[in-house]
Amino acid sequence: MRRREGDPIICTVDVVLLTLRDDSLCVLLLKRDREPFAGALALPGGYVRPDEDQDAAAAASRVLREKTGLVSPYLEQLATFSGPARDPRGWSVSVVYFALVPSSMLQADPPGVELLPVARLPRLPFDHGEIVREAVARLRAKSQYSSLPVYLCPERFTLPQLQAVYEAVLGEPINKVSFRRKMDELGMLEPIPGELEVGRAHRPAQLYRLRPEYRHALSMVDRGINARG
Amino acid sequence: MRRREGDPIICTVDVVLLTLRDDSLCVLLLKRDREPFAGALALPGGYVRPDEDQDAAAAASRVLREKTGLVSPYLEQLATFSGPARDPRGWSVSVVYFALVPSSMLQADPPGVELLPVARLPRLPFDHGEIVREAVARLRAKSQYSSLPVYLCPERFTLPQLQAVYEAVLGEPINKVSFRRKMDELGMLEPIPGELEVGRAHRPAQLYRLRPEYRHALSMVDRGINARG
DNA sequence: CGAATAGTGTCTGTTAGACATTATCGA
DNA sequence: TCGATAATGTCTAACAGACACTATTCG
Repeated sequence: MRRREGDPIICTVDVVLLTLRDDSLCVLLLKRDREPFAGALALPGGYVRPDEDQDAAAAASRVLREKTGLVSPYLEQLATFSGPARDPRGWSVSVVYFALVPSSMLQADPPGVELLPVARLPRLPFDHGEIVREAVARLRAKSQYSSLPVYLCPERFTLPQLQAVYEAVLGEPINKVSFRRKMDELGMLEPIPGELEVGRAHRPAQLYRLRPEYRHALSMVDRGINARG
Repeated sequence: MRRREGDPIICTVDVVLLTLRDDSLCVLLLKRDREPFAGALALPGGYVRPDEDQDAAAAASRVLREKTGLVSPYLEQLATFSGPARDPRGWSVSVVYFALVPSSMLQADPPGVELLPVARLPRLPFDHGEIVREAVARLRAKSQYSSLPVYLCPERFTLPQLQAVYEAVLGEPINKVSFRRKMDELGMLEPIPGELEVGRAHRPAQLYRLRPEYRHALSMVDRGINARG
């Protein structure tokens, strides 16, 4: 299985799908059904198909759909990983995307799908461990100053729920008053008229949703969601 | 020259080298000496060579060195561009890196090398126009909160020089006092003992250099170099 | 009514930016 | 001495975060 001169470069895509499960950030892994690393848990990935895919993003979207049935509302290019050693089949290039989905999209996991907390991952095949670390770092960095974590929420959510999501992602508490001020500044949320979260033994919370124009665009602030001195 | 089924994916790297010339941000372009687009100005780029390159970053570094003789002190992966139409030779994947160098490194341009201001670029072949726009956007975004622009400075520089570089990159004036406070907070600069910029008809400015530990690492602040309300 | 959490008003310490002042060179 | 710019001190307005207070539901 070693590379010989003249072998073509292996061209693949991989997807790091992140979601929140029980307040902890989890990554979607699949049990590999073929070599190399058959039986091991790894990121969903596959070959780019030039006859089928319009670009690498389309390939990533297709691979995710074929292997998990999921269509992610958010898919961003993370980075490209390459080299002779990361895949035992030979010199490879993998364009990696990261996806964010609300946990409600993962109620019925397809067979072979696992959600593992990123805080305590087993050793992963290929360079998938490093890839997941980079994806989590990117999510944390962007969450400091953007609305990215909204994609981890269901369509309708309350501000306390959204704040809990930010806190789970960033791993630190956020000041309630500042958080609400920032969300207000970002201007991407709208209250759903008359809709309140009911059934809890306290004052009901207003339900919000993303304004349509922010459905597929991020909103940024200058100084961070949780600015510190 | 059209793609046929079964053709391998074309795997290349391109480099966006940015520098400051006369206070304006410029990109390095080369006159292409072969088809496609022979004679046109384009980003330095070339095929990944699996037998030679340890990864795509090494390929980018090699391509830049072979085509311009330059070794950039800063080389960061920008993004990967792919699809059937961006290269007339067929379905291609290009891993793009961006480099920052001080203008002093570009005194004697090799033949065929051009430095053009990014503000008024001609139409570029492939998708190189879009690639340059993304590189400039990345530089501007990172300059808001990091020490990235110091790579555009020579080894020894004064704080007013560095501020002028930030202002040229960001395209807006910066408050002098705030700028110096931020540079102090970043803690990445050290005054060169006893070295002052001489020969100007005013009080001489202290010369600074990057602390060794920041030679190849960025320094970040929470709230931005030029935080605004 | 009490427990619990949502949502808001207010105060305070910190920070960024404006402005003024001093310092140090060449001409 | 003057012009020019470096470098720094000080004041103020804006902002983040702490705290307290009110609002509204269920049991």
